[in-house]
Amino acid sequence: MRKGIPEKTVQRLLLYYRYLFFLLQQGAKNISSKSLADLLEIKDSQVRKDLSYFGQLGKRGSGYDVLALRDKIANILGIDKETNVCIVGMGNLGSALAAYKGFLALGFRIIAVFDNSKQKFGHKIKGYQCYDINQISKIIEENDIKIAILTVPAEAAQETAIKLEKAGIKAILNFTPVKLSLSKRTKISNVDLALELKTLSFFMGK
Amino acid sequence: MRKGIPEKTVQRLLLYYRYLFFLLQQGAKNISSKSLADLLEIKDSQVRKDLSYFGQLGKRGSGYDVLALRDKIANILGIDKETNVCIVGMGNLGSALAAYKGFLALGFRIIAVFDNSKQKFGHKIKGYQCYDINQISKIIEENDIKIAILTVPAEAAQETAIKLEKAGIKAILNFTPVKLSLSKRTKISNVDLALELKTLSFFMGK
DNA sequence: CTATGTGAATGGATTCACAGCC
DNA sequence: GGCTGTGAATCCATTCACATAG
Repeated sequence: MRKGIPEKTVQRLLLYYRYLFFLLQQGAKNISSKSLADLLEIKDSQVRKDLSYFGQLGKRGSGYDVLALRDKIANILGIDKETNVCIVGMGNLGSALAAYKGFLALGFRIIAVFDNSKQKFGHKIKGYQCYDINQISKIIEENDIKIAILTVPAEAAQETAIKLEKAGIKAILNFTPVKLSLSKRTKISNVDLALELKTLSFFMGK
Repeated sequence: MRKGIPEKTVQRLLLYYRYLFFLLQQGAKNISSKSLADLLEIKDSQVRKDLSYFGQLGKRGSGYDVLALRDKIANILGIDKETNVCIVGMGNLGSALAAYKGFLALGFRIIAVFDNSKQKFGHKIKGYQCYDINQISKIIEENDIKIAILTVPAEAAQETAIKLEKAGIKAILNFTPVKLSLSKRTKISNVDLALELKTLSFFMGK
């Protein structure tokens, strides 16, 4: 059931989830692929194709059951269970992400935040106890953390990533503009803020 | 020369730029598509194809001139001239982005930051004077701002986006999880932090 | 008659492979 | 010989179109 799902499909699944969540609050019972597609400005066939990876979830003639589909997607994406994460690098961006509420709604729980500065560890940042990065092995093991959000300065990115991998982290959301070199085992996603802005400005007005 | 450049190509161009910048500091004079590709863990043919959109930039037998190529890319991407931007929504994320240094290196200049809270405007945030969002038309006109970074709470996203468009903003980097509905004229890029984290966790260990 | 599910067709981006130039 | 530039081939995602089910 979960072999070879395209990344784009997974991303759209989450967008569907958000709309279904909203539609359910509005009291909607059923929705067609066409209505859902229109809300997202995509094609209805795209919605059906995406959902078809996970079985026959709709009813011909009437569409999809809003509640059942929302719960099915929540289950596919693992929104229905908690996933522990940590944030590494408590600068401006790391602190902002620690306070970001959007993660919580998807089942993520920030368990620990790390920095390398004596000024910061020991203290609370945005309500989280800040730990010494060198304590990471112990803390991620105690708390079953597999995912790290990396927001250290660029110069420290590669060395910190190695520490994370050694400590047992399996996936890194990398906010630094550095291409991390790690073993294939560790999954990396890059969020390159400056790149996004530059791409936008390149295509502006085109 | 700039018709139909794929978005992916533009993004890689920036990655090439960063490496070329670094290589130049190292004193490198020439580089082959293969060496550049290896640094980024992509195929050499990809590098050549990307660059070929912009003319014949290399020399057969010896590769690309590092300085010339870096400057060519800087020119293509507009890194060689300043682009004014504003940030709208001075919560945690907006404030962090105001302090983010990565934008500056690509020629972006944060000119103004906006909020809707009386507590904030009039005061300085991360060194920037914070203005009332309702002043935006005046300020973006005075300062030739075409690009806005949108970091307001989700509930305020759509209404704020409309204000931005009315004020003359041509491109929005949208950090809210809301699908903005604006005219086709306004270019929108979405950075969906929770979506990135969810996608990463879905594919973790696969 | 309505709307899904899905093979087939299309479209876009990546990779191959090689002719052409240094 | 080494490396670019680029059509052709391949791969992957999107869209079409229709047989099928409610």
